[in-house]
Amino acid sequence: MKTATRKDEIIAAASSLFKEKGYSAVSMRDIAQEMGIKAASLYNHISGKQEILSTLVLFLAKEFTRGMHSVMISERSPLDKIRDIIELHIDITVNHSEALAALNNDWMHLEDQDLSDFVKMREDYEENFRTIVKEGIKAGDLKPRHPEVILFSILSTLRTLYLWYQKRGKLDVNILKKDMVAVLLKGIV
Amino acid sequence: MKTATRKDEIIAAASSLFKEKGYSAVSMRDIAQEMGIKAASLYNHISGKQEILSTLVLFLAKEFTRGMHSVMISERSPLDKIRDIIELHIDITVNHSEALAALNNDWMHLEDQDLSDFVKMREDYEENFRTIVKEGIKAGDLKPRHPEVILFSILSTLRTLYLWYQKRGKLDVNILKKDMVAVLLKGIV
DNA sequence: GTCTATAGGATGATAGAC
DNA sequence: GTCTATCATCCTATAGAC
Repeated sequence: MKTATRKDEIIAAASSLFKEKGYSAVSMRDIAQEMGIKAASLYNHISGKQEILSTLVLFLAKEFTRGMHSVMISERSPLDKIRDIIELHIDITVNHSEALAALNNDWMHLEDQDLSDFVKMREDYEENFRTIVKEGIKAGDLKPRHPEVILFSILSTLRTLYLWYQKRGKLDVNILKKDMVAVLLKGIV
Repeated sequence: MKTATRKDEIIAAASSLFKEKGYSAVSMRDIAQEMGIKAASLYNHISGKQEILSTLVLFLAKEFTRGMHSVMISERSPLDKIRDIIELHIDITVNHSEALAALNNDWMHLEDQDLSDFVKMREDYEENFRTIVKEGIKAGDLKPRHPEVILFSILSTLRTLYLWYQKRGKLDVNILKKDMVAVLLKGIV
């Protein structure tokens, strides 16, 4: 069990505030106050506000990239790959629900290399997902609908799951996975 | 044909910038620059930054409230009501795609009465939708899945449609409606 | 209706004492 | 590792000239 460093605590406090108000509306003083210290003290552990954001966002982006890579190299059917991606999102949401707001809403405030690294990872992720959807349609696993509509409707649901997960109070993860997979794949009618 | 007032132009310019960077990261100077004037000149037409946000967000919230009211008082089946709601979101997205970012991401920066008015409208909207879903399940129109999962998966897709609508370059609205309804209701498998 | 000038306060970050 | 003090800059908003 690794002990949380002071830097980890700062990032946790910041994540929570970013989720509430967004990166730009949260000041270093806000983050410090949340931890019971003064803003100047934060700079002993991090180089600045930007480092908090990039640590947070790039960590999660790499988690998704890593997960997608595992799915892509597996020998499973397109349909099973989609099931795996849904479960990947649910797992990350359950483990990092506070930090996902910044990933979704504040990535554009990254700078320079961090910004381009993030955009690349995000584009690659979507492209991999798109490929799986197209393979699924070609194989006859999926209905022959516009791939973009399928991709978007699944991904937008998964990306905003963090907003809803906490509000509904910690459903059992396995039940959530089962219901979510069913609704997204088989519809509601 | 009503001519756009200077206030309308300010709100349009601000919407576009809010979509790009979020309310808090956009300054009055940014909005003025977008219009080719100085920040101080904005105050001849609006009382402040807050008024821009509240005009924008409350206008859209009322559009959704009005649309939901029409659906609720109709005599249509629960399933047809859900179809109507999907079309309502698509219509508003097509007509106000720039402004929807603020509705989704910046409403928490509203103040006092505007904030509580907004939260009330949003809660009522979700509650009406939830009622329709439950009626649909009871009537046997919808599969007997957890209503919250159904509600969330449809609503999260519809709420983020604005992010995707412009990127994919103006699909024909009627095709979009048909495909979206099919994917959300009947699934992809 | 737009401008310049500026008030009054918040912000990110640094220096140096303890 | 945290503090106080402070700097330079940016912010929203106002006053008053044109």
